[in-house]
Order: sequence, then C-alpha cells, then structure tokens
Amino acid sequence: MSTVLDGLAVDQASDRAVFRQIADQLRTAIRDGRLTEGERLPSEAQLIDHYGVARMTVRNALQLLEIEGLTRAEHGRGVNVRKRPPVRRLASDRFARRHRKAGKAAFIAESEQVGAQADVDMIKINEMLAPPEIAERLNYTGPVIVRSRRYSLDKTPVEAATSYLPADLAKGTPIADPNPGPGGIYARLEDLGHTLDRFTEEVSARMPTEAEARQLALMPGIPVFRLIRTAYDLEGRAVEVCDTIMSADAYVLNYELPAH
Amino acid sequence: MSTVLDGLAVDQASDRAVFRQIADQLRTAIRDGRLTEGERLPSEAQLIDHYGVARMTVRNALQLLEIEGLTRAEHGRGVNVRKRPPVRRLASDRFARRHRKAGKAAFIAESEQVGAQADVDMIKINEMLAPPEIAERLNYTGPVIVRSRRYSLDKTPVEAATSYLPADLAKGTPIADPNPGPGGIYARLEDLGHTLDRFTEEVSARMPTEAEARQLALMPGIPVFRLIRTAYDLEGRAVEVCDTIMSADAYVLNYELPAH
DNA sequence: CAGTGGTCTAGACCACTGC
DNA sequence: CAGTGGTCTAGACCACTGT
Repeated sequence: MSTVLDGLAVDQASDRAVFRQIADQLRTAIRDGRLTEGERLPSEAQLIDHYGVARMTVRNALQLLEIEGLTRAEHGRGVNVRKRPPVRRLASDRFARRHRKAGKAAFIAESEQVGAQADVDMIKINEMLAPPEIAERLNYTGPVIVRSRRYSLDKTPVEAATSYLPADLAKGTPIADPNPGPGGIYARLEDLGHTLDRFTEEVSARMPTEAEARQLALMPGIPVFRLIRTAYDLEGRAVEVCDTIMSADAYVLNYELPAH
Repeated sequence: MSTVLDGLAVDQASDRAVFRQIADQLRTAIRDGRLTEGERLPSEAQLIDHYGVARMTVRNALQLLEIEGLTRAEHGRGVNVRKRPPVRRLASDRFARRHRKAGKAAFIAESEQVGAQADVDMIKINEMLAPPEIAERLNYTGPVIVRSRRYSLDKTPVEAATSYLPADLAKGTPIADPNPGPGGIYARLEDLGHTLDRFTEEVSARMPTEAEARQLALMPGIPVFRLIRTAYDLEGRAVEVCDTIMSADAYVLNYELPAH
C-alpha cells in the first residue's frame, strides 16, 4: 500500500529535532499537493509505526502543523489538511454612500453579491462610559451607546463587531434599537444630519484571546484581525468608533492609497 | 515566600483539562498584571510541585500561553511574559510624493521620525518570469526585475519585501541596482516618466511559514501580515507589485476610506 | 466494536544559562 | 556547578467517531 510516507525517514544524527523533521516532511507533502485540502493525514499510530518513535514525538510534530494553521485534528476522526474558508475581499469603498442607497447594511449587501448567506446574531445594545481607547478616538468622554453583534457567513461566524456612538447623539434614535432599519446605522446617522465624510481604519493582527476563539469558533493556528474604524461627519466630528475582530483566514482587506 | 501561585489550585473534577486550567490561571495573572512584561513565570519544577502534576501537563499549559503569544520561553533561563516590541504605525499617506522629496525611502524616513535605527539588508536583485500571482496584478506576463530585501528596526528584523517590476521598464536602470539612489525605486520610476498616481494594498494575516519565521526571527505565537501593494502610474499601468511579509506585532496599518 | 485523537504519568538524557 | 527548558520514551485511561 502506497502512502505519502513512502521513502520518508528521519535522520537521527541531525541537529534538527525528530518531531520537527517529521513535521517538515508532512508540511512539504501538503505544500507540494501530495496531501490535498480535506485529505486525511496518516494516523498517529501509522506515524509511530513508520518512523519508529514514541507517541509524544508524533504528537509534537502534528501540533506544529496545527499551530501553523495547516491541519485540523478532529477527535475520533483523524487529522485533515485544513480547508480554507471562502475569503471575503473587503473593498476600500465598501462604506461609500452609493452602496448604502440600496437600503442594505454593508455586510449583508456584500455577502449577497458573492452568493453567500449572511446572518447577524448576538445583537446587544448597552450604554456605558466610553472606555479610554474609544474616548480618545471619539474625542469625547461621556456616555456612549454600545452596539455589539456577530456576523456569520454560511452559518460560520466570521466577525464580531462593537460600535460606540456618543449617547447625546444616538440615544433615543433608531441607532439604539436592535434593528436600526434600512442601510444600517450609517444611514441613520445621515438621517440625523451627520453626513459622513470619511473613515479611518486601524488594522492590527494577533492570536485570539480565549473568549474570541470561542465566540468566532476559531480553530487553533488562525489569527484575528483587529480593525478599529472611526467615522467622521462633514464637520470633522468623530461620530462612531467600530471595534471589530475578524477571523483572519476569512478576509482580505483592500485599500487604496494616494500617491500625492 | 509569596508567588503568583498562592491560593491557586486545579479542580480535578472539572471537565476542563488540568493543563488548560493551569494555563487559565497563569493567563489571568498576566492579564491582571500580577505578572508584568518581562517578568519570569514560575519554573516548570515549581509548577509541578505546586499543582502536583506531571511535567508534560505543565509543559502543555506553558505551550498554550506561548502559542497565544503571551509568553516566551528561553532555554536555560526561564519563561517570561512577552515584551511587546515598539509598534510602527503605517500612515495611509506614507507613499505620498511629498514624503519622497526629502530623498529618503519610506521605511528609513518613517523610522527616523520615531527615533529608531533602520537597517536594510539581504538585498538581492534577480530577473525571472512573473509568477502568476504577480503577472495578474501587473497585467503583464513577461520577465520581471525582482528586488528582495529585509528591513530591521533597532536591529530586530520586522519586514521582508519583494518588489516585481516589468523588465522592459526597469532593466538597465538604477531600479535594477542594489542601491537605487535617493527616494528609492518610486523616485526612480518617476524619473523614468512613470509618474505615480495611486497604490492598492491587499492585506491578509496568517501564521508564518518556517522560512518566514526564520527570516524575521519570529517568536512562536506571532502572526504575520501579508501586504501586496500595486503601484499605478498616471496612465493606469501597474508598474510595480510589492509583496511584503511583516511581523504582525510590530505594525498597525492605518488607512483612510472615502464616504462618497 | 475498533480506530481515532485527548489527556496524563513517571521517568530519562540533553543543551543552554548564570553563578 | 545547579537550575532551566528541549526532547524523547513507554506506558495508561479516556472520549469521540464510524461501522
């Protein structure tokens, strides 16, 4: 019986640890396409037999691949080459007013374009004092309306967002309602006379906290984007700060930069 | 003697694995500031004594923290709470012509502004056929000049970049020279009559490959940004594609979006 | 049920660090 | 040198999956 392991062996004399050599060989097999998306890797028992090593050695090798986001272990089933989820490419003009005119919030509209099913759940509305990080960006230290929600694509959670708006602006308006109506809160802000002028986005990436991994059902080895967007109206006032955590393997962010 | 472990114990009856409980308690101590940046965690031996568990259990707990990017193990010295490196905030206008006029390449100029020492090394120039990913963005399938280099900040490598330029445009010009002269290759492109009009950037994030981790001296648990920038001249021709891998903990990317 | 991965124990030897 | 983490062995019992 022929497997991906044929002819592979470790060099006991090498400086490189045995579990790293095993990981190297499996990684190469994946990158070369000898193991394809969704395909099962040899089981721990098969690797132990093939390489003649202890179980911990094999598990350390497999864990390396998992940490790198290349594989996914399923209890009782085996270890598979990880399938990449469909990627959302976020365009730099995704908050342009012309896209809002259709009466749909940005997330829903984009998802429909690519034929994916979009869902929003875990919507919560609160009021609190602006946390320092937010107050600084809003240039405002009073109470804020906090809208948090989670977005899913084809039933897979991909993004958790929390919006902060000055209470003196948003309280008692549809913005403080779980369903803000057609066009989302940006449309409502414009209804209230705060015509939007520009947005800034601050993008960072890191490994998720435990809570984020749970909320977004993240697999090990998948980092998150943290995207902090600030919306400014025509008068230059910051009217919203949106703090978003996104599963990084589900997104490519597109931006446009001026040369002048 | 008082340590962060005082009063901490695991619940053997809990559903949560013992090593996860130990990791939870150490993680909480870090987040709460009972263990501060650079401070040493209890040694493996101390954790084994305190919790009364096997070494593997303790090591699994410590590895969880390491892959979350919270700690850093140093052979022979101990495990420390990871220090965050100085963060570079990349402005959305960093390639604007006015910044180039000073005669400095973008990386050097920005670094000097924040008082950091910038270095560029591992400069290599090649010529090859455009890889598909690049050819697509350049809208050109012929030979390209490939400039690869690594950037360091205060002696720490933070970024590896590879630029691709159509050979019919760049060959035999200073662009194909290791040192392209004042203002970098963007200044040279403009010298050649390709006045730059705009850039697009495509940002993704993932865990590094082995090669990237080595080149950027990345610690485990630190993801990378992959940033693909395409430069267009006034005629709308793509004149350069720059493929960059950046240590994600060293950067925040700032962008500006239009609302209209 | 057999086969899979998840957790845990109790050792061993090694390489690196700092005194 | 003693103390630290890095690697490895050889078991054990468990929970989950598919037949």
